[in-house]
Amino acid sequence: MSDTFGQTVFEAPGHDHDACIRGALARADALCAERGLRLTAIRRRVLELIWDNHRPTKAYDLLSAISAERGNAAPPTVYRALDFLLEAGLVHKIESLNAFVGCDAGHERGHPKFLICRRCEHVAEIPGPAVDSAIAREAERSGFTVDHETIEIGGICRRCAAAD
Amino acid sequence: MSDTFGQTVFEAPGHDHDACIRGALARADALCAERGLRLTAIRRRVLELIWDNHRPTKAYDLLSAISAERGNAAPPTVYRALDFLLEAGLVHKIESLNAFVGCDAGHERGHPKFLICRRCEHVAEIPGPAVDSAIAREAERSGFTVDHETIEIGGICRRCAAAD
DNA sequence: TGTACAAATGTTATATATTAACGCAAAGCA
DNA sequence: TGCTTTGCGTTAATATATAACATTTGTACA
Ligand SMILES: [Zn+2]
Ligand SMILES: [Zn+2]
Ligand SMILES: [Zn+2]
Ligand SMILES: [Zn+2]
Repeated sequence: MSDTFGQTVFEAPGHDHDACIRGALARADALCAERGLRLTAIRRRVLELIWDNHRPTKAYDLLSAISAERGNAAPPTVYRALDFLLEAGLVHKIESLNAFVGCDAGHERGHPKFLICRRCEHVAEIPGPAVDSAIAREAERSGFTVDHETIEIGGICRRCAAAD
Repeated sequence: MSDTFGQTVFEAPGHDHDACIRGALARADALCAERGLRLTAIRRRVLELIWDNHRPTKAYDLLSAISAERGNAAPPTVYRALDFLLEAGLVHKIESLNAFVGCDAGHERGHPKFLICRRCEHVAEIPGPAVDSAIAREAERSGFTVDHETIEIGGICRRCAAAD
């Protein structure tokens, strides 16, 4: 489970990614149990594939993987699983990449906001209400009622900058 | 030309849209002349079609229009014009809609940020540095260097809210 | 003015992304 | 058990975007 404050928005150097995936799936199991949602085999496997790394995953890469495993899989197979996972808040779509990332933030009140490193392609969510608040203030000036935010910040993460 | 402050981020009631388009094209002509860029007939026409209203325009709608006018036009015709216009900063892509809008903001220092009404589909740019600053602060906490922002806020504009 | 090079466009084909529609099967419920 | 909902398999279509190569147009310069 990632920290939500400080310097470890991106994974820390000693990141135990196996545990990271297990945690994400456990949280998904718990959340679905709690809400009476059915995390079926396909849906769970798609979620696991998305958590395979911290990079955005493309629908057709998921399709290839699922197809290789099960023999039969078509676009609807993966898009339906994605719809479910998006609806449940277990994954997010990165619009600027047409790709999907796992969500570990549990941002009930806020909207997801991403930092995306264009070198290593890792993605992290921006925590906290500061950005949402700034946007809310600007929207209010125009009498605009916000109900969805797509915020995807591209750049270079600390580790990639250090690796020059 | 839209105001960049106050309540007229979206077009005001008396908005003279013919003048609005003429202004946008005149600014494009001037900018291209100044930078030695070639605003060819196709590019200029695509820009004009995009400015036809304040809604995001889809590439294939542009293609239909161009194709109807000239007889010959294929996807590269319009995508190449869009590449040029994007590069020149004359239009922006709305990633969450796969569509394009004209830019009138001239935000040299900042990044484009959009309010998108899901009822009337009109789009306005959020002016000023407040949102960028909030994002810069959050990025800095993670040691992240920002070089691009995709900020697309969906909701209901004042006029649509008033028209209930 | 003619030629040489680069930029822009035409053209065909393909890659990538997403959804529609329909029928069957499994799961949940009375 | 029978009924109903939900999920899934399958086929096809639609939507979005790019690759590759030929041809034309514009521009610079001998
Ligand atoms: Zn991890
Ligand atoms: Zn990085
Ligand atoms: Zn206008
Ligand atoms: Zn509106």
